Amino acid sequence: MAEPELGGRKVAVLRAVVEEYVRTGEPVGSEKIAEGAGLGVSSATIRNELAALEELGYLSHPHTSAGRIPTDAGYRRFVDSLPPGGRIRDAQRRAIAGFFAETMVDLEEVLRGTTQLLSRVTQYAGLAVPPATGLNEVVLRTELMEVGGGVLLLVVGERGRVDKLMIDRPDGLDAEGLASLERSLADKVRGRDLPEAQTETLKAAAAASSGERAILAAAAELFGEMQLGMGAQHVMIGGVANLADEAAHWRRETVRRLFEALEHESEMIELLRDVTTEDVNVTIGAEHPHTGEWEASIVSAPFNAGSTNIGTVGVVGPTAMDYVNVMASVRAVARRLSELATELGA
Amino acid sequence: MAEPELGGRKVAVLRAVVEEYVRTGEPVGSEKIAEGAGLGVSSATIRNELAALEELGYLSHPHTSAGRIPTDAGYRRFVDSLPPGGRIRDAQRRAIAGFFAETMVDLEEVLRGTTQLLSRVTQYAGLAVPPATGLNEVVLRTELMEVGGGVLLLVVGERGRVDKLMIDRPDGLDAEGLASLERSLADKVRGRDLPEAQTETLKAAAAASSGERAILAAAAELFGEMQLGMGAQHVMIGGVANLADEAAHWRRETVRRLFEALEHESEMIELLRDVTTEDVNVTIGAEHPHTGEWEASIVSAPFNAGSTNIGTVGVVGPTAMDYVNVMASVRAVARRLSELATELGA
DNA sequence: CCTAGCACTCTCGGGGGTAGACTGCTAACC
DNA sequence: GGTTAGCAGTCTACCCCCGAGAGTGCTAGG
Repeated sequence: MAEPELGGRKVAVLRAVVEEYVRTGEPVGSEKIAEGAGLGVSSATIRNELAALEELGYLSHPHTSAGRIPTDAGYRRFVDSLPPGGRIRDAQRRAIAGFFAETMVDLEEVLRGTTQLLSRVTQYAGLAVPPATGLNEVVLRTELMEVGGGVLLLVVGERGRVDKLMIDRPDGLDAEGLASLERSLADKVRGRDLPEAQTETLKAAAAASSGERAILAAAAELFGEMQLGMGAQHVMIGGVANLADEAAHWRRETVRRLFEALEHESEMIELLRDVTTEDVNVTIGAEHPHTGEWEASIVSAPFNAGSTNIGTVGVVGPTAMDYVNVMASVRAVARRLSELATELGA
Repeated sequence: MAEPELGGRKVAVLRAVVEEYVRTGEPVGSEKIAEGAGLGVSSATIRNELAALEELGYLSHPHTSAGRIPTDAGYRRFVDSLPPGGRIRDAQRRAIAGFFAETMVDLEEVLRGTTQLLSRVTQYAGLAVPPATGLNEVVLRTELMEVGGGVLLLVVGERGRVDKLMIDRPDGLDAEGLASLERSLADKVRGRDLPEAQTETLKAAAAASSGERAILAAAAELFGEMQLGMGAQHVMIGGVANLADEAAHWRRETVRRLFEALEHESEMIELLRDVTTEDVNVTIGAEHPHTGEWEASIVSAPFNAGSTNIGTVGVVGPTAMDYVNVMASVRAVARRLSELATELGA
């Protein structure tokens, strides 16, 4: 269903409610808005507007004699009404600029720092996901070596990414055989992208002797995992302590669920992968089952190397979040990351 | 100062208070102990004992008409009075056995699972630290390759551990030079343990041209970090959500500090490294500045490969922790890990 | 050394009453 | 018609009070 057209003043009132509520954490009354948000009307008029906004589902009432609180739909409306590409505050701008002024080479490390940066700048928790797909990663080198009781497979990607996998030592494969297998594997996959590497390896596995087959199958699996960005890759999280503060306002069970999810990476990945736009993406409370369960919102933005999306950064916080600040910060960070990644990847 | 000798009954009373308080979370009165903990004495006698224990600093009083609560010193005394090598409960024993029955090859993965296992079994958060020192790790292979805009240094240890480091590309070093540097580095360090590798590399750096020197210096640093177990290694944490539940009883600022520390790995490493005994080690609240600040306790135990210590596992929880269960679980897990690591490392 | 008994202390929880915060409505006004 | 002032109505949050209950410490007697 299409969004109902709102009078300009309704939008202004909604905005005032959201901003005030986020700032103070307390229900907002008509009086406060009338005096605060320079619309030249009396509190009685505001009351009419508030009643209408509540009717539309954008606001709610904890009880008769309390002020209004935005609903999830209200936050959504608020966010959508924001001017595109809003301004970032000076303090955050400087913090972000400062962070990216340091020289860094390893993208993994940069992202780890980014989560801390975002949490510091927004007061919520920062998130980062490395490449959603490794489709464009090219295999630079593969190594196969005996280690301890097994065989260690090492794959180095063109961008400095290293993935490893331990494989049980198959019977009937001596050092000689291992070395020759290493050479033939390297010949097959070097310089290829991950899907190619995977199919090549599978093909080779089908034709190989049983001892070699186990190893090649495992290798193919690793290439597959690398594509999915799983395995060694994970969601990085920084500044959880900020959420612990926030936790006082949440219901108990809610907090537990949120922290469990933060630990269980696949759920987070799912949420952060849902990025459709090229710009900042906001998921508010009940808009997604997960965030609904946590009474939380997620603001995220993809970043690119050249023109291909290689990852996502974001922030989790309460639905009563300072969206303006968070969106601007996430956008700024994603932009800087894109510059950096493009430079690194070039 | 030496611990004062306690009558056997005092110990029994202290134990009863601790157990009851941990179980219920509420101050314990003399009546409850008199009837509960089959000492054949009246509550009046217990009251005398309680007063004495309080005098000694093992118990405290929230207010006049409340029961007693153990102090940190009380928990310590309780723990020290425990019979060595206590019994583990059946449920936990089975859970642990089940976990180690799965076949696993990569120690890193095992440890990650271990943190989850410990948190599940104890209801607190599980910790694991890979090798505290890599003194006995032997360098199996080194690789030096161009990646993106820099140079990637890769070191593979004999036990399957892989460390990497990105280095800025020094001027005046072409692909040729890099390849020869790689060969000479490999010759110098292969088969050596980490301290040797570090000194050899430093020696080579001193004698090398300026371009090579930067890389060799970085390599030496990496060997150093590997010894300290820092760099790529980190503390693994599982089951933080369990602490979030506990958090309701804690002061606000306390929770924040704890979560911050969990994120900042160096603090945790410091705590887990302090393991002096070969058996389970317990740090209770104010016994250490960190745990004091969090009003938390840590139970940890080292595990070995052969006869050398290669890491630590543990649990963080409130000082009012079920020490008996936690200690038994941590001990059991450490023992299993030692078996596994010995097998893998052999 | 132990125990029964008792006076004393302090918290916790419920009841009741009030101040205050908002609302919603109505009637007048522009 | 939209806007406003005014006002009655409603509901919460808070304070105070009080009594029940829990648990102690002490004393006197076994």
